[in-house]
Amino acid sequence: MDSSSNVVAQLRRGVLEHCVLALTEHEARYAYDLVNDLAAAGLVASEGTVYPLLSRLRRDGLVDTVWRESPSGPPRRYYTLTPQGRASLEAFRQSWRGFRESVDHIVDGKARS
Amino acid sequence: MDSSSNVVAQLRRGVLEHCVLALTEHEARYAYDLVNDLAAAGLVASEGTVYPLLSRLRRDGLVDTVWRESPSGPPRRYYTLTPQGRASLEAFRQSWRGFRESVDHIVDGKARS
DNA sequence: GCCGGGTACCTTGCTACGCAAGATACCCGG
DNA sequence: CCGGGTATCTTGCGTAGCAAGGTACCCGGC
Repeated sequence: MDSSSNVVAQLRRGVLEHCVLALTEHEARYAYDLVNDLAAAGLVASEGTVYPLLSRLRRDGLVDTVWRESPSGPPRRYYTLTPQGRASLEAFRQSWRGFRESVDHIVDGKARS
Repeated sequence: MDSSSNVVAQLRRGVLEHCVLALTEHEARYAYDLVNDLAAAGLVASEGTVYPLLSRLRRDGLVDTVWRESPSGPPRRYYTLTPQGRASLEAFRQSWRGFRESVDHIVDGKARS
């Protein structure tokens, strides 16, 4: 019943998900903007990935949203972390380190005790 | 046509795949054994993940296989890297570094210039 | 006036992955 | 002869990522 094992299991899946949470940690962000950041980092290919992801986060109560006017263009939906989202992000930070080190270890050929 | 971009795109998907390649780099391995290593590293949950993965690798010409007797139990199918598999692993090592740093950067809140 | 392109939202349909569960079979010891 | 460890592989489910398409706002150029 290692509570972190589930997180690790989802890690391969949910890296992107938690990157989004991290990006919204300190300020409200909107999707189009997030896509640009994630694309610049090479982590995402298209909007078709991010919008459904944000819907899931909202459905699961990890983010809240508000509509705001845009200075130029249609209104934007801004995303902010809920306490639950914050907790999830914190758990991810722990799991990510373990995951990263496992992959480093294996890929660098230091496995096989 | 950045040839590495495709690898990065598949990275979220294929971490496990390339971990398997890395594990077979220096010696022939069999699936049951690989599952144990990967499970110990927290990277995989069950055999149902690894066997189809190995089939894919074989189908795509990244590994070769041979059957060998087991000292105790049914015969084992051993996997070894092909030159193509070796190249794929090498490409992954590059991509993994970039990916890892992107995630680190975002998760540690150093994004948003 | 309208038309194209940037901004911004979201959905649909496809492919494929990870996993739990189950099937099969070898070998050994009790 | 039967259960458990070793070892292979398959089936079926849920769901993620992506390309592509759809809608609509706003602005500047023609």
